[in-house]
Amino acid sequence: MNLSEGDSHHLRFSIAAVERDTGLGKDTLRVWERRYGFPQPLRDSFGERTYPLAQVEKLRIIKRLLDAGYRPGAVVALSEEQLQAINEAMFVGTQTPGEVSDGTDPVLQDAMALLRSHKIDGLRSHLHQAVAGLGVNRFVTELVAPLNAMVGEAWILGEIEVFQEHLYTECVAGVLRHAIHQLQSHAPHRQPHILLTTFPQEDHLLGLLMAECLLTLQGCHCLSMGAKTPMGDMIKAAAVYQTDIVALSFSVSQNPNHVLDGLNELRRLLPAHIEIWAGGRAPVLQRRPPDNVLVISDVAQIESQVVRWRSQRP
Amino acid sequence: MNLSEGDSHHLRFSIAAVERDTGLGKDTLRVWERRYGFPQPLRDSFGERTYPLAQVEKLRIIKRLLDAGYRPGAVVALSEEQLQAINEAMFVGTQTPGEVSDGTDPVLQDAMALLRSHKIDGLRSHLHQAVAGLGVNRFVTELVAPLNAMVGEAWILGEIEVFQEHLYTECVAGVLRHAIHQLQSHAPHRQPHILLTTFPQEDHLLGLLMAECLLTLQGCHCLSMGAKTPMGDMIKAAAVYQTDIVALSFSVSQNPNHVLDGLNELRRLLPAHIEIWAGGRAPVLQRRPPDNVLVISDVAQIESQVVRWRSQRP
DNA sequence: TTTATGCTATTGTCCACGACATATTTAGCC
DNA sequence: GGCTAAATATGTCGTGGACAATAGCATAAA
Repeated sequence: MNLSEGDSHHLRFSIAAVERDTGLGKDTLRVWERRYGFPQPLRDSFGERTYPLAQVEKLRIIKRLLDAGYRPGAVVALSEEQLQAINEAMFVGTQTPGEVSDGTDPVLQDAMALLRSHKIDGLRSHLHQAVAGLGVNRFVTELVAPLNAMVGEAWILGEIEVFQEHLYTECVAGVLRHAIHQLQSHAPHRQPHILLTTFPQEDHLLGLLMAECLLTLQGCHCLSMGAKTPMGDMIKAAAVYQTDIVALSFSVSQNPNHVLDGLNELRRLLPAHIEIWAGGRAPVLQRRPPDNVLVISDVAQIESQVVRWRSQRP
Repeated sequence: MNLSEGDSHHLRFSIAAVERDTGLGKDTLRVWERRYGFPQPLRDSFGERTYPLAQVEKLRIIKRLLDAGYRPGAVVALSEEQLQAINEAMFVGTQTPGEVSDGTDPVLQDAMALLRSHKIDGLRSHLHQAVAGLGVNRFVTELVAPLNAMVGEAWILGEIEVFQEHLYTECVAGVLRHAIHQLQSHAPHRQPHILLTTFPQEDHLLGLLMAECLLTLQGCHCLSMGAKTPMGDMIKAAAVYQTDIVALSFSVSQNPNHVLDGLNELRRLLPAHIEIWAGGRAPVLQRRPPDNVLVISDVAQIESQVVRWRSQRP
């Protein structure tokens, strides 16, 4: 049934596979088909939907536009050319957000070049060298953060393979963990106590590791639970470890409603004196920030927020 | 316990929240209600299901039993007491596996005690100390491997919470990664080149890290892609990085057929000169070992297999 | 006793379509 | 223009039915 996971053989995907690959729910996929006429999957011999690769890729582009604020009715029924045109217009639009880096930083360029040319060992030592040279703070904010964005973009544009993205993630994660370990053995542990994790749907750990790095640098006592913690266990852990802050990370592709529902639920179940910090690139955090949750839109804010927290608790 | 009217008023969960917290799909929850009469959620004013906390917790216990091999028809309709009885019966059954360690090693006992008493920092330094004292090889084979088994068993029995298992995993992973990093900077990289990863369904990384540790100790050139690599990308990566061996890890709860199908598929698509090593606790690997795939039933075999490989390739 | 084979019950996931709460846009008005 | 109210758009939930994949079991063969 769900044999076609992405093999280059048949290039057909079941609705569950498409949900996994695009982040669009099964219900949503079916209702779009009903309302907008797209996607229009073929049917296998059992009458079940099978999505050709082309439609899945188109759905990916659409998902990206939705994340950027477009509405389904405006983009789902468009042709591939029209989508591509919007995509490029948007790319131009987001190219100059006036952020720190425009991608011309040679250290960034070198890292990307190493990744593209499959020199993972070179990338690893390059990054280790950068930690030593820049210091942890600048390494995370000025190198890893923009590099993540560049890799993500290159992946969207199909310039790098999935396996390169995997290797990149492992490589950066290793360097970050090493930095955290170094910091832990040196810096004294002080307040606040911070619990770091992600919701059960969220796989990506890099954002969490970046946060842990910067928080540990500030002398915070960090406890990382890894990804995919059930909410009930976050609450139990927060109680047992007398946590002051629960920090969560959300990647771009997260379902907006799940993010908001989850955060509201967590806020309801967690004692009021425990703060919730939500970071990551999920657009919904900016667009509709939930009440009583601190949204960290940029890793650089972490430092000032720690200062703020400490000034509020004597 | 605290299931008074006032409490239960606040502790109601939507079907989406239950899916998130238990990992049971919406369709599954509805069909269980239809077939087995449990769960039996209340309805809110819009006619939508609202699950009381008690039912969510019971669902969690059931999920644990399912992961341990029980089938829904046998446990979903049972009462809380009956579930508890099964839990304890299961304990008696698995008490005498006659394995390497009977759990009396004081280092193991100390580690478990630290985990149980929520002393994660203590556990971390305990483990770091153990690496230094035992050496990497004995640390992995004699401490981490049996400790994993003990934690897994304690989790099945409900003696430790999910969040403790998460924290344990993070903690051990950190120590292992640190050890790998140390080894990488000292030992020279030689053949074989090994690619480490898991299939897309597999989340657990600990087995992979243990393998990477021991392989790096043998001077192998390891490249870890993290978990959940699509098969097509394994093949591309193996080609690009001129891999000699692809090493995969499988945890207990993996679907046996998916494991076998995946391994056969991979064997077909990979050039014959690249070996496939499959390790982990998935029982199917022992019961029906696939052709032309090397099954590593115990981490201790890794060393001799590396020796064997090197003796075959001059 | 063990190993293969076919039968049966179980179980998760899919399908269709309708309903509706909520978010967003548009229209109307000061 | 700024603000409220109606209209529209959109995701999720509900019901019930269907069925392929899986596991359990019994029977036959080695």
